Amino acid sequence: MQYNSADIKSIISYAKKLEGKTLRNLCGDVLENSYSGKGKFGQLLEKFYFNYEPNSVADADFPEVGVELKSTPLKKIKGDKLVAKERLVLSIINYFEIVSQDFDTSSFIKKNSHLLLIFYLFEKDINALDYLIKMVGDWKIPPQDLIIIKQDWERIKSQVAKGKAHELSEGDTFYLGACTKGGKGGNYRGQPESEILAKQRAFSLKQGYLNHIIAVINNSNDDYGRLFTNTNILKEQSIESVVSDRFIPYLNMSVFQILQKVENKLNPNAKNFYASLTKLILGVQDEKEIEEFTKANIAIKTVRLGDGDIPKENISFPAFKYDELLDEDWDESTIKEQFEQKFFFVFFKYNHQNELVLKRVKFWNMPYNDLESVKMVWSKTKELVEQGNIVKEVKGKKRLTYFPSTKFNGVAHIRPHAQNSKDTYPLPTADKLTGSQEYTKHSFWLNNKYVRNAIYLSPE
DNA sequence: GCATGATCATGC
DNA sequence: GCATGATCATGC
Repeated sequence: MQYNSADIKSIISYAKKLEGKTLRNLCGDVLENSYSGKGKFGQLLEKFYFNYEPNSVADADFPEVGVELKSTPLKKIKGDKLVAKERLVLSIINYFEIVSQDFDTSSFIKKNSHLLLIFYLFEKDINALDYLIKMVGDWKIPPQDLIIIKQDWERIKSQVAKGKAHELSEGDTFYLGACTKGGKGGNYRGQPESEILAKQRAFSLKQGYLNHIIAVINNSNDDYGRLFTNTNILKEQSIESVVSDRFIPYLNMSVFQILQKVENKLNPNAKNFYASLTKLILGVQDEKEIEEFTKANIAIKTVRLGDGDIPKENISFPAFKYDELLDEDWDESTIKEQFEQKFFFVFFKYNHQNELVLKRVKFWNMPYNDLESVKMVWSKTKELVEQGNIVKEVKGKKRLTYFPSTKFNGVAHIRPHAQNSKDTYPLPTADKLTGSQEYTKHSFWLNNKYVRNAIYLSPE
């Protein structure tokens, strides 16, 4: 044994030797064929570097010191910056056990409160033995985050206790998510208060939270502005209600009046005007990110309401790539991720002077049944792309498509989202009618009437 | 007036 | 140069 498994310092210094190396560098050509798939790197690491058999017991991986070993991929984004490639998946949620547990003594806390994190750079089509290990971090959940994670855990527990384990969603919570886990078509389990089978889920740290951990490890976390200098308030109140309370003094004020009140000269024509205004009201400096929002992967959406409280526009999402659509399963899809996340909506409405007036703010995430409707839009679109069955009719400059429109179901639809009609992505199957190998970029949109009925008008 | 296709503006 | 959030334009 090259480290003392009863001594935390020994474990960490042994782990630190991984930095800048690959497993092949350190362990040589091992019997790598014994493992495969997504968890391969982690299994190789445990067996050949730390010399213990990969397991799925309830105890932490180093039980004597209560440390859990986790490896997780990084990816490069613009400017060669390294960020988390995905959420960090922790232990499976046992629906039967969680309902009778207390957070402080829960199996979640026992296993996951102290993590030894191994970050490696993921590269497609490369053997897991050759991933470059970039960072090793020792992470204990800090008290101010633990308060929020506890609220998240309680929320997951109460859903299960209500017999709604099958309706759990990652968007329900802030830092700690309940993510699906287990293969194509999903892995289903029973739950204590309902006959309905629920997808197997695991606790996970949101991608945004993991990026925060990375920033702390690298001492580069000064781009954040915090909502709470003192998180004790969260012992009595949810984040949602604290944030909503901060908007109360500004409700029914016009944008102009709000700017006067916060004594700021933001340019109302700037693209990020509403995002900046939101930060000002929340007391976060304009150039900083809202720490709690970033860590929780919360997307801010501002909506302008017209007559009848109907949003002036549908809400767009990023354009999707046609080939990616075919590659992905629903549970791992970009589209599901985008619709499942938590949103913070800021609603403005035009008054008689044609000024925008702040009417309401709301945290929201899509209910399970509606996410199923988005899935139907997704499968229909995927089917059409697969068949090359996109263009219905060419009418002068306009082309009508078979893509699901606003009438397909009440939730979401597909529309163009491009610079112009010549701004395209390649098609995996050439279009039957036009023979074209590429097509104008399209994206998913949330129907404006759905936004009114399901979000703006719905009670807290 | 609404649904749907097309495009703009900004920032990285 | 492109991704993204936002908005315009047209025809039924």
